Amino acid sequence: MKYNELDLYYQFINNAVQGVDTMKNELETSNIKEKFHQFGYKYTEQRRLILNVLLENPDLHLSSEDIYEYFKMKKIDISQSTVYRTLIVLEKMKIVRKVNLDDGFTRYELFSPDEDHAHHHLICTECGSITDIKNDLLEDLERQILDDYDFEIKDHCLKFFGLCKKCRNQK
Amino acid sequence: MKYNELDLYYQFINNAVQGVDTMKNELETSNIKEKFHQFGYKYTEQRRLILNVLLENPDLHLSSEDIYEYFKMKKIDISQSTVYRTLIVLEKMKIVRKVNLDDGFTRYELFSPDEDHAHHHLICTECGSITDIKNDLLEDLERQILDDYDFEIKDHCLKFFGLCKKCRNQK
DNA sequence: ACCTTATTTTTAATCATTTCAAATTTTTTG
DNA sequence: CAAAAAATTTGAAATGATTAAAAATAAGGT
Repeated sequence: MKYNELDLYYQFINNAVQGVDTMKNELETSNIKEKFHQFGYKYTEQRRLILNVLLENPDLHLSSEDIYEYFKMKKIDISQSTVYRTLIVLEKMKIVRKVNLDDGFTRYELFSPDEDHAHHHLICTECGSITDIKNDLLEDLERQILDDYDFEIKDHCLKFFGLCKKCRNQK
Repeated sequence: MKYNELDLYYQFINNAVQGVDTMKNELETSNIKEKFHQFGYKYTEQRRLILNVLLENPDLHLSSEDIYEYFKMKKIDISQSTVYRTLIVLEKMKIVRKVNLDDGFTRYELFSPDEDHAHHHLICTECGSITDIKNDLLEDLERQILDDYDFEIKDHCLKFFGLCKKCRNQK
């Protein structure tokens, strides 16, 4: 297993140290259990652990592999396929959303209920840092596309590649 | 080998029938050969054939697999690895550009020298059709990101998912 | 507690892509 | 033009992320 050049993994380790023991975020444990049941899923210990890592690291864009490696480091036994399948379950429950950061991994981020569309990402090609952009700013463009192409937009995906503040200053 | 649900392959077959015998586009044969040499590459028959398929189908977003299957159908012997490696060569020569249409394949499109940034794509989630959007319309947003985040944008990737004209009318 | 059903685990399979060694072709050079 | 050097192609095997399958285990309802 190789980590990508983005060093996301180490960023992750440093941030997620207490990732499995607390439960913050607007979702509370009882609600979560109920939410699983609403979708016809069981709220298992593995799913709780995986969801917690995600909730504890809202700024990271973790891959299945990242999460699996984290548990391995923590000596918590969860199989790879469970992580994969749980992420799919969480996606169906609209708790997480897939993000493609063009690094060969399927990554996930928490789904913010206040955004109807996916938010954008700034990807630094130098250090690999990822920054979320919350404001949409695409309404005009989307209206124009409906007018010009008769295309009804349901969702979008916008990534910017370039140099982040830090890397610009180091030049 | 399975084709994706987008049916790009059949679209491709229907469009590319004379894909290997003619040479149009602004690049002429002699120029192309020279361009390969400028980059230190040899202009082989296989590379000529592959490039021609791309030039003949400027509106398709072909994968390595698509091109390989096309040759197979045409009884032209070119190995899969040659197609893969040639596409990488063509990318380095800035003749094609990678496009990720989120269907699990690495696809390529002709690089238009008149566009400094990648153009956008409309992806119909119903029929899988892909439409290129040539106008950029992102300048304002990019200026704002430079101001707000101190992020220097080099390139971008914008995809819209939704319903195309045809599929909208069929509802 | 028991029974049904979903979930986890482990292992093996898949699928796109890459790599490798050997064979072939292209370009260079004598 | 022929031979050597270098790049390319080939076909097969390897890789790496992801998925599937069967057996073992755990949840939730009665």
